[in-house]
Amino acid sequence: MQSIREKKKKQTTRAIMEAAIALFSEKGYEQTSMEELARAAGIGKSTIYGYFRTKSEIFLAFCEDEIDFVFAELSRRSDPGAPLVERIHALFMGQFRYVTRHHDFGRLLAREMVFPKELTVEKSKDIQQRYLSALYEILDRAVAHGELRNDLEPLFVAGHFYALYILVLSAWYERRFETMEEIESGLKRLLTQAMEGLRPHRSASE
Amino acid sequence: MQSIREKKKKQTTRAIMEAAIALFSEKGYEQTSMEELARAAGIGKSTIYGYFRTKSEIFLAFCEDEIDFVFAELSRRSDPGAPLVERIHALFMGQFRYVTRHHDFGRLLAREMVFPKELTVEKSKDIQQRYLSALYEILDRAVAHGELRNDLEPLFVAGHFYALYILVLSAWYERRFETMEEIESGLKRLLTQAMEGLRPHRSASE
DNA sequence: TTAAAAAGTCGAACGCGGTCGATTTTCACA
DNA sequence: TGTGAAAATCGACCGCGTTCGACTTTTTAA
Repeated sequence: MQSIREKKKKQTTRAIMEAAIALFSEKGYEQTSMEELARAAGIGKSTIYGYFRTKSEIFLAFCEDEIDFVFAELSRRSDPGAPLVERIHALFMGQFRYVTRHHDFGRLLAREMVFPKELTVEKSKDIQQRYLSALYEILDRAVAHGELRNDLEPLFVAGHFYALYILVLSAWYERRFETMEEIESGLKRLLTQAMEGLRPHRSASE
Repeated sequence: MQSIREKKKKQTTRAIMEAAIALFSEKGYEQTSMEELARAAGIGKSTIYGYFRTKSEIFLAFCEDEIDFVFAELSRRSDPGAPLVERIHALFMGQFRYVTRHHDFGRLLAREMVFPKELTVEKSKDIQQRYLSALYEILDRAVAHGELRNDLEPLFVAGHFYALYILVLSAWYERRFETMEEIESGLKRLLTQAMEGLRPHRSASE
């Protein structure tokens, strides 16, 4: 049986996370102060620091839950028979729609995931692993169906696609894309480019 | 002739930038407080806010100078006759070596450039334009030499390569790469992948 | 020349994330 | 069951970026 300490610890962690979910969702991450968060969780401000090292660590824990949910939803709706580019397109667009629902939320998450601080490297890799796993599953099937080269390192292929997603996300935050249609067609174009290669084809000429 | 106000304005802007260059270079961005910066520039702390809206705006102005210098250096040493992948590799590795010289400096810059805040979108696009221009020059020549498809939008090709650079930079901050050799070979592998395409070649079979 | 408007300046203060140190609660063990 | 060690808690506090409001300097226009 677990000790009093362990029970309380779990209880308080839950209280903090629930307060975070409520407040971050309602008024946003940056608009929520640690003071408020603590009050909502029914503890003192500095007590939080016994559970999380920084505010952004709480944010990432919050994101982990949300993102799990989105991935589950996406994988439920994903069509394993669809062509590779379409499956990846659907995966990334699902994520995109989700993280950009609240403008600042997506930026913060993307920042921590792509260029994490020392303290958040671990969590960031954890979350990134969700992306990689989702991609691996798709890529495996694509290799089996002869849609994808089998002489490449899976990590580099997954990374390649992931990089294009990040590019589109970045372009959105830089307002290079305005509408969802632009996003969709831009992403599709990049994915197709990656598949076909940038080198001229020597189909007819050679 | 310019008014007293305009002269003073220029003078103070210069003073702030010089203080920023000195202090950021010496002790780093985060270790330099606005208080110090103001003292070094010989003005009051809140006066700075008449010249820059935020601390990170000063940082980006500082970066702009530095990055210009690095690009100039790189373009001076660049060999216009080298193969496309090698030229791009050299360009990105030069940037990489520079921005990761100070660990946190690179992360901050990359964060602001890839996922800028509202206030820094403009500056971020300005700096990104340097990358695009440098790439365009290389890509133009590659198209002329038949190394690169000419049926693609240049922005998307440049973006594609840029995305792979960001990926490598990100992987470095996530400690997926440890040594400079890993970085170099990783980047090269990704660039080659992009050139060749991820789809199986139907050279012999079809 | 002058006086009202506009722009620039800066000390004081605010709100925030995070730390410290004294106090209380829990644990391990006799 | 008692006791010293370890862990948890929280109010007070720190340093920071940024804002405010009163004051000074410069411009504009009659």
